[in-house]
Amino acid sequence: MAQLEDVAKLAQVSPATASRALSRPELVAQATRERVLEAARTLGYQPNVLARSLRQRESRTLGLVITDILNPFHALLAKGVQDVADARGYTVLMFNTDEEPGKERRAFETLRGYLPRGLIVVPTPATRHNLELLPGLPVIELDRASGRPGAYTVMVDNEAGAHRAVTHLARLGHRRIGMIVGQQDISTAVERHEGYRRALQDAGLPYRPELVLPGNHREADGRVAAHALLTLPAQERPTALFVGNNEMTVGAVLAARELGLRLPADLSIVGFDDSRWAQTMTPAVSVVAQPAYELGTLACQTLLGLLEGQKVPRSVRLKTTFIVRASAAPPASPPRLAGSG
Amino acid sequence: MAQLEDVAKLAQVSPATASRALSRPELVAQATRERVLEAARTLGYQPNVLARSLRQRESRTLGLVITDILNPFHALLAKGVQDVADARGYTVLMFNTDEEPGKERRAFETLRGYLPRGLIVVPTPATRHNLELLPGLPVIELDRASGRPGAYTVMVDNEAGAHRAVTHLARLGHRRIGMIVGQQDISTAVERHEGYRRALQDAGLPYRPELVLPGNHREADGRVAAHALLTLPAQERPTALFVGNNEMTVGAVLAARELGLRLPADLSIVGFDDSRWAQTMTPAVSVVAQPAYELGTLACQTLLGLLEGQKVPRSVRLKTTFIVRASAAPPASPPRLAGSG
DNA sequence: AACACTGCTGAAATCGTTTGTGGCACGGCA
DNA sequence: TGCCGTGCCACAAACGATTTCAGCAGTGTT
Repeated sequence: MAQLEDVAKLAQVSPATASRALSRPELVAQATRERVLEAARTLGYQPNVLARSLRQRESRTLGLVITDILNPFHALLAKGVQDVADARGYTVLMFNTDEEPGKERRAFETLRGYLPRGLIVVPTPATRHNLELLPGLPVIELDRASGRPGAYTVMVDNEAGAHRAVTHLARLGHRRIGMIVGQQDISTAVERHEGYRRALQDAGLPYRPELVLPGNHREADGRVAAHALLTLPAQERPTALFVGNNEMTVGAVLAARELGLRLPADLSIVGFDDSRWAQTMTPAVSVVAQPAYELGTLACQTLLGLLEGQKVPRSVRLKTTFIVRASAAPPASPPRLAGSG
Repeated sequence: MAQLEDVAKLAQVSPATASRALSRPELVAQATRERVLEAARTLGYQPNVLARSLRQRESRTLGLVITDILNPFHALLAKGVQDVADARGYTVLMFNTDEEPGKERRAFETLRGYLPRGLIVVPTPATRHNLELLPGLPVIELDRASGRPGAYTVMVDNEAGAHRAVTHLARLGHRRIGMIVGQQDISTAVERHEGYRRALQDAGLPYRPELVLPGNHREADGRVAAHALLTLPAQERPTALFVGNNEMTVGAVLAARELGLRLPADLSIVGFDDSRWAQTMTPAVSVVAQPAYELGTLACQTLLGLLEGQKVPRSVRLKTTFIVRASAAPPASPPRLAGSG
């Protein structure tokens, strides 16, 4: 492993000059510079990031902390972040927390040792507290908001997306629309919940708490919640379901299948967040699609802008897209006929 | 940010002693040790990884280079690696190359600067050459083999898996079984190809090159290959397809749908590598499932074992599991009746 | 001719750890 | 008393880069 001193020796200059030739070329005479560059090339010199960062007291490193790398949505976020960082010469240290506060804490601690210049994090309820481990570090919150005052956030317009989806169901004639909603300590879940509530209101439908069941974002949770909703007495059973995230949507669809309900004849389902299986399933499920990759790139651009002292917006909301596929249709027995005949 | 010197001062010892108290406690007197630990705790001391690694000339860092983080299979590999590394106190630097030699090269270069103790890589054809950038570094090849002599590899038994799948199709009565195979410069693709070939032979079926079409691992490739195979004249058209990886399997299924072919009545399909959509699709597609997560954990365990000087096997093959679902059935018009009546 | 200025380079300090070396104090032994 | 061994600790030198500061040569100005 060639080091700077070797390069310097070969180019017959001091290490100081060699360093300057490589990092601030305008400070050295052209002839010298060329000798150094040539020497570096022939030796295959690669700077020792550790020494450099130690001396400069900061590294060209960004932290990325996400909660579930297996979720394609998060994988896309990560790729967006990485692609931008890569293009700008930054290395990203990525950690996966599985939504566990302890893992997040450890991630922050080890991250600290690498002197990152900034952090992009998908917040959990514990993040606000754990961030005290990294005082003064520029942070961008991605996809969700931790609630820290003045935080930079890059998110999606969850409320509008949910509103659009539920309005779609209402317009199809559904009057009992259930929702499977994420844990209410996560901002996306409360915003989607709010969008649902407001859409019902705008459609002149009552908000019925018994039709709103919580789940913990995983397929299994979606399944049990859907099962519970779909086994209500016929009068109370929802004819349509709006599901708060992609994993739980799979669960809901599977629950419907298990109960022998056909989509969309017996039940309409709309999910939040698109995915491969939502497209290939029969029927393909209608969803509120999120620009996940753009979310990631934008978060990284925002962070880098911040680092360069640019003026960046504190809070960005990207638009969702509602994709109509085949999982929603008018209810089998419109309440108007059945109820108030 | 408290540093070692602060801790030392508070505990009224030299930095040297403070360091030893933290990393090799048996070398300092108990009373001193306790003072240091206490001081470190109250100051929230977190060692500077950069300085430590620089001094020790190696870091508790592992490199992980995969080719497609968006592919759930690779995401699982990554999670397996990360979980083990995490549990053993290692940090993993993960890079995504999109199968591009240039990106892999850059990944290796920046990795080098971090003085990693080892590397886990999903090899591409360029890997063998690029690895010259990291001479002397312990390397584990994951999922595929680069062909470097004496390399450590952790893979799946691709040939047996493919053999099993194709045998399944043959036993159902298929006589014209097509294959969509990955690029032949990747070891998994050639092994699966070989399994296919051998299964045909064992079933007494001829190997017909015109029924084997290559694809570049992506959905689009699977789609065009399947389209080409399925639009052959009726006599030559395969009645079953074995597809070499998960992405291309989606493509094949979509192509079949576009052509109005119903699965499994008009066409049987079996894929390699399980996935969410393979389970939820109708019909659910039969696949050769790979223990992706275990592959990742095992690779990491192997690497760590190697670093600790343990005796570890050069090459490990995990078994695949064949999962029978609903995408394969006997052919509509058995060749025996149609052909040699 | 004296001086200032510019452009370039080298010596040495520095970043925060770890670790080799040496010294002090104490106890045991001759 | 003198000597050695042991246990514990501090001093100082690394690790490999960057950066401050100062010096030197050459040019232009007065």
